[in-house]
Amino acid sequence: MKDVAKRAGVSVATVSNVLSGDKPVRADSREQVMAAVEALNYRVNPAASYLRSGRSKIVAAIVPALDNPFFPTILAAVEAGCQKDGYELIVASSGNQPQIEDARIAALLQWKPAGFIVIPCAGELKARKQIEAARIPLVFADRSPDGAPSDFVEIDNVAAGAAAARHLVQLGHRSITVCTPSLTVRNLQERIAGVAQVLAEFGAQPLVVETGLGGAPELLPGSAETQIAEASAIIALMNTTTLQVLASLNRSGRSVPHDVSLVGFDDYSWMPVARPSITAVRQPVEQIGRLAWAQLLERINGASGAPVHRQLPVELVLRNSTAAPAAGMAQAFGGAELLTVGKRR
Amino acid sequence: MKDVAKRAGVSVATVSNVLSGDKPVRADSREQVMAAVEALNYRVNPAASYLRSGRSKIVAAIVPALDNPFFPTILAAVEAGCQKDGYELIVASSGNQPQIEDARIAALLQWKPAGFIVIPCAGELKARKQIEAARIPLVFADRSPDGAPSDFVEIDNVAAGAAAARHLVQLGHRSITVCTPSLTVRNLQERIAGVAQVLAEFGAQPLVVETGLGGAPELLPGSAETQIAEASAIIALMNTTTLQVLASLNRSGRSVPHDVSLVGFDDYSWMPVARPSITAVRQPVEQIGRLAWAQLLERINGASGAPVHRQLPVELVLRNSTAAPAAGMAQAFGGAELLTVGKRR
DNA sequence: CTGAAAGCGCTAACAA
DNA sequence: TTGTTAGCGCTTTCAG
Repeated sequence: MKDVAKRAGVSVATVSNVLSGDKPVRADSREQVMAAVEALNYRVNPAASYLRSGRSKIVAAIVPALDNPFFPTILAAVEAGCQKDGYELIVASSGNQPQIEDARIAALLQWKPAGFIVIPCAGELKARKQIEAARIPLVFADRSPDGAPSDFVEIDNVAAGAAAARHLVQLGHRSITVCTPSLTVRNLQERIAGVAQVLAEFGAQPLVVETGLGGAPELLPGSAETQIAEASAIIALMNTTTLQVLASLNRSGRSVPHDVSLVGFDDYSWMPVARPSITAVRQPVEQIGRLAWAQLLERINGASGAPVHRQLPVELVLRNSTAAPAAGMAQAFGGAELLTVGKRR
Repeated sequence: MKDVAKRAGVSVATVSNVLSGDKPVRADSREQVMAAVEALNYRVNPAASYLRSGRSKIVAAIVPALDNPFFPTILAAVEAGCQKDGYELIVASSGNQPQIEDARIAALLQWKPAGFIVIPCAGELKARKQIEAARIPLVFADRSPDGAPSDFVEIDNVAAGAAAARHLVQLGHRSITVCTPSLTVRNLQERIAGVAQVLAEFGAQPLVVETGLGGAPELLPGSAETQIAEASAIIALMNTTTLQVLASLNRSGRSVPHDVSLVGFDDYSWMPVARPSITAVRQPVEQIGRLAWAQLLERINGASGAPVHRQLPVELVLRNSTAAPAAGMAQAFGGAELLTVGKRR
């Protein structure tokens, strides 16, 4: 910077002012500086800048996993925002372990990021206090931990669960099995509540099966395997769960939607292509990330005020994995696929 | 740090020595320091540390996209390595645009990361010179740009293409259509070469169709759409391409594997669950990331020597999307699904 | 083995 | 509008 100043015939302070744009600088000084910057191919050292000013142009994000495409898709939108607004994005994965989550946040905190985007892996988030104590803007995406509200972007989980359930109920199902990777995550609890709400109108309640977060679709607890095999209608609460259920159904030789109807969560590009294609609740994943970034940026720029809680609507995409219960007469002839192919899509 | 020093009754230099572990410190001094660190809940400021030492504990990664699960899966392994070895990971996406790629790398360079992991989006990588000029360790993963070799972890692309082709040839196919998202990426070129090699033995050559990197499987150039509809055996060179092809095949009403055989690339969890399940080349994605990190860490720790080029083997996972050509007598009766279900898997 | 002191590159007061 | 200067928190000589 000293070299730039010398070459431009100004002081380092002026160079700084030109580069930061904070203070007014005479047009010709600015030009001199810019020319020198260009000639010397100079770039400010962001670490030194942060050290002095206390403000860094980095944003930290922590997600439960990077090998589940749902989270990186959110990050893709956040990263695009960062790129647009001149921030760098540090990414950490908690691996669905609260301990690691806390440790990672503590480590990220040392960099005093301008903001935090957190997709917590469980209801309790101890490290939250530390982020707040450091007065670093914080936005939760997809899920929020227990405790006082913060800025938070999610979908309307109750409505999402209810939509899936209502669809099945309208087809004639009264007995619904809900498969969830975990019972400790709030958004999943709410989806279950949505299902329960709808079933309650008929004096019924969902059977909830915990299938685990583990990646491999081959491994399911024995009880889950049985319960899935005995279900006549299933709502899978996460993308990975949908796959687990499908694999389990294959193992037990149950046919979709003839023997069992299936509603998936998260609309992935393979779902329309699967046979039968999968009816699913489509989340606006990219939008979650975009809005989370927008909200964080506002806070970084000093917006104060009450926590903002955005709940985005979901769409139920009707495809061919759901049908009336097998007991119904409509099913007596013809495969399920034939039955629905023309009707939907 | 001054506070810690005071509380421990030593100088800041000693605190630094304890914390960095670089220089020997008497055991009791060390204990005093650690106690003070604990009591004050002190953490070193990594930016200040870097500013002084010129060494930062951050690693930068740039990938073509974050909304294609292939790249985040590699990043997941890299992130795990970073976490284990005490580095933070800055992630950037080039969005498959060489211009942005260069700009992002230039920006990341300002942080003087300890190392770079790059998955380039095209053959030319201008910014490579800058990374090398800054003497920052650099490892390419999945693909390498044109030019002098560097540390590089990839699969054996020629063998992968050949394996897919050989499988189809053994089933009796001689006419093979290769669908590739792009022609400018080296690893895809090599896969095509692998296919061509095998076909050459029979005096044939593949028909290569460029389907584009765009996300939406609905949109394909008209010519591609036609060529896919007319194919009898298709090799799709990327995960997204597999989906594009499947969607296109659906539109044209072609049945897999009865009318057309399909070999996919990248073995995703939905492939076994699709109907028919998809025969695919399985890449050791997680291993690519793990080895890339291992290699980078060695360089960060000062390893010198010739560029290391690792080529990992792939597996061809046989499922039900491939069969003998429809002209064959074996196909005369029975649906494709029935025909193969029992044989494979 | 330990301490004193210089200074990494920058920004923010303050003075001009 | 600009320049001078102090110092952000740390690591690294260099003496002791």
